Amino acid sequence: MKSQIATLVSTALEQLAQEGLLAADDIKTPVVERTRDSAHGDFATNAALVNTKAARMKPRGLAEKIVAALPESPQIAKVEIAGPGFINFHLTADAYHTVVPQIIEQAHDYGRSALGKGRKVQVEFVSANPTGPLHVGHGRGAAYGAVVADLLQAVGFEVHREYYVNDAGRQMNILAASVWLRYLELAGEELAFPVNGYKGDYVWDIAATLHREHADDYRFDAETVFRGIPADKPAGGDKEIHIDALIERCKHLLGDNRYRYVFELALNTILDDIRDDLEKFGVVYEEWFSERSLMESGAVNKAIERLRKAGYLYEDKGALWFRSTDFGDEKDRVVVRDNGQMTYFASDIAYHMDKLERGFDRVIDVWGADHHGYVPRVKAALTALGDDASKLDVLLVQFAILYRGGEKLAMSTRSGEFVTLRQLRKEVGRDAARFFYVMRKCEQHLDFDLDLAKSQTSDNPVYYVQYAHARICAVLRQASEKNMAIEPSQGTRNLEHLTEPHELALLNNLSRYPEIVEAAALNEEPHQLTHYLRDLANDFHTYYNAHQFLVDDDALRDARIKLVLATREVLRNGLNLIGVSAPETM
RNA sequence: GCCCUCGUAGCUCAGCAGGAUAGAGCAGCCGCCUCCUAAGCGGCAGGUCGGACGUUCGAAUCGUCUCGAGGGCGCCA
Repeated sequence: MKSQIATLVSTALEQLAQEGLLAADDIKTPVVERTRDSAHGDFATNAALVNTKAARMKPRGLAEKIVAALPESPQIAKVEIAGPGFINFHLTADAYHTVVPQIIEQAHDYGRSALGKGRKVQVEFVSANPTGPLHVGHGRGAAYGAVVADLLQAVGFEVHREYYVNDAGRQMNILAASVWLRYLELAGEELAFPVNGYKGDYVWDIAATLHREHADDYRFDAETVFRGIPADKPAGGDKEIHIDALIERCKHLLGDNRYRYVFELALNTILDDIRDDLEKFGVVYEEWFSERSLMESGAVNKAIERLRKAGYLYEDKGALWFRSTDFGDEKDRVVVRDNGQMTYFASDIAYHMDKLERGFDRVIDVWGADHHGYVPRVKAALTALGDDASKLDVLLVQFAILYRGGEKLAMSTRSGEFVTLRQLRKEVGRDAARFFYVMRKCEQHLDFDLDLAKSQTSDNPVYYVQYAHARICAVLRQASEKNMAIEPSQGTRNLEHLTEPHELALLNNLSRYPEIVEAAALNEEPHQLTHYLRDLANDFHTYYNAHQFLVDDDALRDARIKLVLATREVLRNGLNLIGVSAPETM
């Protein structure tokens, strides 16, 4: 409807240009938008305001000319000029009604479109290090990324969801060493666990598995393990040096095969846990992409070679640097450390190069906001490689702060005292968690009120929207109990009976849905959808309270049932897009 | 110090490719169940859109400055 009106307006402008009233090359594209106030009709355009200069006329005068030049349309009942020169369009009742059969016919496809023309988009999100369970911060990235991906898919992009598994870095070695040390403790050794080691309970669990399956096969006495190792922080040493030495000792004592085994056991256990966690959260991926595979395939070396050939690498203090300042970064960055190890950044360059080589038209990374300083260097690397960095879009997600009883929940990753995503799901449920996580735009800090998320009242937006859906289902059940036909008539038949203001408001809102999905997808803003759903649910609840649906008048009842069926469809589609269930009873 | 994000009603937030009297939900006050789920609905009250200057027919929206909150500035990931 919106685009139809836009076409009418631009036709009128073109005609005025032909008549010489407007300077053709000066015409500005007007905005056609929904009016905020129904007194202003259904749609409005600022065509006259925007083109006063091109016409050298006052806005209202130009508006009159535009209105006179508008082609006829059966959908439009009235056109008015208002305010400083807005042109307001009032739709016919019939134009309102057509949305109902459209929704019923398109069913779960209503709101979907082919806007993306099948272009390939990759969405990479969560990608948390597999060194422990996901916490509530990851949860927001998971919910947000999943909805953005689903939205893009809904508007016709071919979406590839991907989790980048950091299975190659130093952190993984620290994890493996941590598991082994816990194993030694389980086997009866007494030792001082390193400050920098992973201390969560899950480390004990993995160690227990190792101990159960291999008894003392991996055991060495504590003295052998710690002999000659530089002191840890509590003993006045450096915790980094201490843990690195322990890793080397661990590799040395266990040998390649056994070390590899511990490493893999830890990695796989945690990865399985993460995968299971996300799946239960309704988040699934097309691909889990291994960082190690980039190392093993030589992709990282290839990327470094390309940068070297392009002349953007230099050596300094024994390390290899990338001259990212050539591309606007604040300082140059190390890609190979003086100890010969690749930095995380090196594999990230290779990874992003690989993404573009795979032929995605667009690549979206969802990162925690604390990584924002990282964006310029990755873009710099892509530009240096001769790739189009504008294909990469990094969406930064702020932290979620949990509140319980009005109090902020203290969380520190250091001590291992963080609320996991699993705990959150268990406490508030998947639906509430998914909804709350995407209620705010991503760059906004999120205050997550656990009590509200659990409350079964209208204060809770999740229940509010779901309840609207359940209520409709209840109405339909009532209808069949009363032996009323819930198989509605075809097309727009009987819909002329929908004349109440509440009905028109609901119809109008239903017709907005495709525009909302489109805007939410293109702007990567799921919150637009949650706001819309709340609004739609409100229209429905208001209507429900004001009018009886299952009336004796057959034609009116038929019309209302159709309207309510259409509403249910849109509620269901919208909830589905944000990964929230649409219950039939509550 | 430099960079990024955010300052809108008591609280949590929409609105921001400039547009018609700034919106919602909580919380507060007042009403509504002989009627399809009151997990609901209606009404009232509540704002110098952090501040200043500028751009223009018009600024919460754009620009500069300023104040305040958070985050980032490793041969960590």
